[in-house]
Order: sequence, then structure tokens, then C-alpha cells
Amino acid sequence: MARPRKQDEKDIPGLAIASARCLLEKDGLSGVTMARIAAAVGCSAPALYGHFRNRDALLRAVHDAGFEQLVRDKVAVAAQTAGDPIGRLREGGRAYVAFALDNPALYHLMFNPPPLPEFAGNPFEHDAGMASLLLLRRAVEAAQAAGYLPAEDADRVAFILWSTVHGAVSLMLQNRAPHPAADRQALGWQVVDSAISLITSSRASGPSRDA
Amino acid sequence: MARPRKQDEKDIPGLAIASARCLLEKDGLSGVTMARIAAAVGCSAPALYGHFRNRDALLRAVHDAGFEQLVRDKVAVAAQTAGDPIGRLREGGRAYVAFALDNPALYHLMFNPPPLPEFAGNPFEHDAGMASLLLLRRAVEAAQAAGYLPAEDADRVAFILWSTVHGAVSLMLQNRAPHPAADRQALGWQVVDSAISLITSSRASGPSRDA
DNA sequence: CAGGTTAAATTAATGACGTTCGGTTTCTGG
DNA sequence: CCAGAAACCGAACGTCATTAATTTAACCTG
Repeated sequence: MARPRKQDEKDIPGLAIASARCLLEKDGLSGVTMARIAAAVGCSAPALYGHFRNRDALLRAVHDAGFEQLVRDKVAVAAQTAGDPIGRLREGGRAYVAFALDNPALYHLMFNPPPLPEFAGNPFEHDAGMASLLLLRRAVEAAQAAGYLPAEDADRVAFILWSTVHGAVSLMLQNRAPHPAADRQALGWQVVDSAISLITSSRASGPSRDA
Repeated sequence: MARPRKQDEKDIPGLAIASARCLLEKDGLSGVTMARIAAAVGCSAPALYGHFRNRDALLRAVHDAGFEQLVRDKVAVAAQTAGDPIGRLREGGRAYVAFALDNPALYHLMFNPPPLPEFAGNPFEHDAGMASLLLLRRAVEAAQAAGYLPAEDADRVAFILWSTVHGAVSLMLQNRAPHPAADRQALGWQVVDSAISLITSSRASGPSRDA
């Protein structure tokens, strides 16, 4: 019972991430213990330390895997909305809402990641979440090419759109939306539409901000 | 060394909440341990259990205290903006941004509260956060009385405004805003102004949503 | 004012968890 | 076939939240 035979090799990193994600949705973050992950993988807890520096690093890997799936979802939407920048923004936003509502605990982890001292110096470079912002910025730039918000900074517009939708699903996942029992997806879609109206209403008149 | 003399009585609940809040901003959530809180209060760790059911309950008290301060801040703003609904929304939003940026760890706790099984059945009734939403809704209703967004549901508009600003400060506090080194307060104010433009741009034409 | 009950702490103990250590088995390169 | 590296396990350690047993002060009740 030490090193396994080659035929018995297991993909411990992959299984650990998948098991942790499963435990996360089932029992919440505090239910994700090294011992339980190991039991689900079929190894001992110390074996996980051969593949992840510590528990936070494993959770960070789950976090990254979540963003990778989110990016995949958004790329799939983008492929179906070529030539329609506003439609792409709308469908991308709806995919985002669906992802958050389908994976609430994972979404929570993605936006409340464990602090990683090794990356503290430059979180921007190592954060998988920024890839998803890049996709959004490209969609905003496409909308600008179609005549919307011509004078605005695409990064800033993308940030505001992301803020609105992220804020809404965050509040919904904590039962802080009005009428908590009501249909969450419908509310999420309304928020997406309101955010997009910030852009669509701009074609006739310039933005009305004053800062 | 058991029960203290009356002259030595301490306000353990109050001191514990204040100490926990101080530790929270200094060392993060994982630095807030019962032993450290007790040391700061000047008592032993088990003594805290006479005033709080467990650590989560103590953190929930910190969470509630944070919302109480936030509401105080917003009430102070409201007192200075009587008769100017749009100005009240703008200044209220700026006060919100300032609170979040001044108390980042507390803000994080307020919007990622520990799960309380005893209140799981009806979080709406027991959540101090909802009081702050009520203030916002009143401001929206005042704006509607002044002719903005006449046909919209005030709850829904308030939720969207809150979502936008909350989402933006949440992302900023995690270094997920563009240009992370730039002035955060300025970006927060821009977001507030953009959100308010959703309302101000509505007086001429109705909302352009389609859901 | 004596004596018993309650209240509010204390120290000690328990149990779960993350993590490290030492040893054992298997793989790999010569 | 053999040395060394790699991968894993069981046991052990330290920290932390929480509970148990105990002590002392305050509060009645006569």
C-alpha cells in the first residue's frame, strides 16, 4: 500500500477538482475537507499534497476550472451570435446568469476566492476570471463598431456591465433580491436587459454622465 | 478567577463585536479566531459562548453591525438631500462606495455572511441588509414621484441600482476592476453615475427593455 | 444576615481538520 | 540487477471551535 501500480494510476488532480466541486455544491465550502475529497478520489488526504500545495491551492484550482467552464459557455454563445453585437451581449449575459444560478456554490467560490499568498503580488496576471472580462470587452468593442457608445472606454463599459450582472446574481444567491421566491432567471434576464439598455439608449444621445 | 466582581464587569458582546471587526480588517476572516477575540476582549474563549451561540453567530453580529453603520451613513446622506431625489440617489451611492472601500473586509463579510441554520427558513425577515434596500427603494419612489421611470416597479429598480454598485465594489475589492492601481473611488463614482443615468435618461422616453 | 440557587466566568478536555513526517512500494535509467 | 526518484500511506502534530466540569460572585429567601 504505497506507490500504486501503473495500471492503478489515478488522475488525482482532475478527480480532486471534480470531487471538490461536487462536495462544494452539496455541502458548502466548509464541507469541502481534504479528507472527504481524498475519500471521493480514492486516496489518502496527504496524497493530495503531492499535487496541490495546500487546501487553498486546490480551491483555487476549482475556482479556475469554474472560470474555464464559464469562458467555454460564453465562447459557445459568441459562435452563435456573429454579426449581432447587441444580441451577443444579451445572450452572453443570459448564459452568465444561467451559469451562476446552476452552480451557486461554485460561483460564490469564483468571486470569493481563497487568498493565495504566492500570487498576492500581481493577481491580475494569474486570475482566470480576467479572461472572461476580455471576452466581454471584445463584445463591447463590437457594439462600438456598430455605433453604440462611440466615445466610451471599452474596458470601463465592460466593467459596468459585468458589475451589474454579477451584483444581481450575487444578491440573488443570498436571497437579497426582492420577492425571493419568484423566478430568479426571469429577474436575471431583466437585469441583463436593463444593463444593455445603457448601451442601446446611447445611440441617439450621448451618455448623460457628468463625472 | 471565576465570575467577575460587579466593578469588573465588561460588555463582552460589544467588545467582542468591535474586536472581531478590528481583527477582520487587520488579518482577514481566518484571522478572526475565538481565542484572539477573547484575548482582545480580556476574557477566555469559552466566555464568548455565553453571549453568542457559536463563531458564526458572532460573525453574524459583526455583519449586522456593519449594516447598521451603513444605514446610519445613508440616513445622514438622506437628511442632506431632501427634495432632490436624483441627488439623494447619487450621494447615497457615493456613500455606499466609500463605506465599502473604507471597510473592505467588513463589506465582504456583509455580503458573504456565514450560513445560520437557525434562520435558514426565512432569511428575509432577519437580514439587516434588507433595511438598507428599503432606504434605496424609498429614494427610487421619490424619484418616481418626480417623474422618472413612472411605470416601473420600485423594488425592481432599486434592486438593479443596488446590483450595479454592489457588483462594482465587489469586483474592485478583488482586484478585478480594469487598471487595478487606478483610483478606486473615481471608478466607483463613475459606476454610480452610470446607474443613475438609467433613471435620468428615462424621463424623455420610456424604458427600452423588451422582457 | 445565613444559606441555597442562579449566573458568569475559568481551566481542562474533546474532536475535527489541515498539514508534516517517516517509511514503504513502485517506477525509471544505467 | 541496482541505485535513486516518485508516489503513496499511516501516524503524528498543532490549531481551532466547542463542550464539560468547576469555581466564584451575585441574587434571592427566610
